[in-house]
Amino acid sequence: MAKNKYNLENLFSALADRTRLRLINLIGDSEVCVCFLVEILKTSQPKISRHLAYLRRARVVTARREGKWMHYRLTEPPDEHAARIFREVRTSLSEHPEFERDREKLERVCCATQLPIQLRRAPRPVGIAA
Amino acid sequence: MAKNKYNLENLFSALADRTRLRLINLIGDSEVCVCFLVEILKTSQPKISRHLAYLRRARVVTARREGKWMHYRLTEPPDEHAARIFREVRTSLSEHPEFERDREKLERVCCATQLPIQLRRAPRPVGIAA
DNA sequence: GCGTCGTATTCGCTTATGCGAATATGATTC
DNA sequence: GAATCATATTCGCATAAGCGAATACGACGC
Repeated sequence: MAKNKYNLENLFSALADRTRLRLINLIGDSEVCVCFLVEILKTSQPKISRHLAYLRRARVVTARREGKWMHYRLTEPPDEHAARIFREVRTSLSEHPEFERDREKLERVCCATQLPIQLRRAPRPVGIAA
Repeated sequence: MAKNKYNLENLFSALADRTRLRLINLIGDSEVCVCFLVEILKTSQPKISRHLAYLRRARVVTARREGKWMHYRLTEPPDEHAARIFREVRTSLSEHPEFERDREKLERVCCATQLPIQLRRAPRPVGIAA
C-alpha cells in the first residue's frame, strides 16, 4: 500500500491477507463492532485493529464511533473498477466454506440470548438496509 | 505468496503490483513473447522475467517454449472463485486508460511492417482463438 | 566444439509487511 | 479527577518483496 493515489494495486494489497479477507467477510452487509471481530476471529485486539486500519486506508471499510465502541461497515472503493472487483470478491467469500463458517459463528454468538462475558455490554451487529 | 496451497490471498498478492497488472493486460487474449513485453514496458529483462515467474506461481499465466523464445498466455486460476475475480480484473484493466495505452503500443509495435531492431527476429504475438 | 541470443535465476541490498508486547487515546463511570 | 473499558498506535524485530547487477541456462548458428 503506502501510496495515496487510489489505484488497483492498493486494493489488491489490502485483499492479499487472510485476516483481512476474514474481516471483510464477517462485516458483510452489517455494521459490526470491533469486539465481535476480535471474539470471532480469536485474534489479539491490536492485530484486528491494525488490519482494520489497513482496510480503511484501502477505502473498503468505514468506521463509526458510538461511545466507546467502533462500528465498521464495508464501503465501495472510489474507483469504479475497484468497486466491481470488490463486489465480486465479496460474492466469492460468501460462497467459500471456510469463510461461511466464520459468518455462522458470528451469527451464533451475536444472536444468542446470552452474550459471552467479554461482550456482555457490547452493541450487537446490525444489518444494513441495502 | 510463498505458500503452495492455492487460495485467494495468493491471487491478490500476484495482482498487487503495477508491473504484473501491466503484463496481464498486455498478454490479454494473445500469446506474447517475452521480448515484446520487455520492449513495450521499457523495463529490464530480468525484472520482467521475475514478475512473469511470480504470475506463473499464482497460476494466472502459462509459458510455452519455441526455440529460444518463451511465449506467455493467460490462464484461468484453478479455483472457481479466483477465476471469476480474475476475469473481472481483466475486464477492469481493459477499460482503464492507462492500461489501454500499453495495449495500443503493443499493437503499434508488433503490427508495424518493420519491427524495432531488437525484435527483428522475434515471433510476433498471436491471438488465441477463444 | 564455441559464441551468441533469449530468457531465467542468484546475489546483495533496501524497503515494506506482519507480528506481539507495550503504550496511548478517547469515552464512560464513579 | 481517577479508574476503567474499547480501541488505536508505536516499537522492535523477523520475514518477505522488489530491485539492479551479475551470472546461469538452453537453444541455435557456425
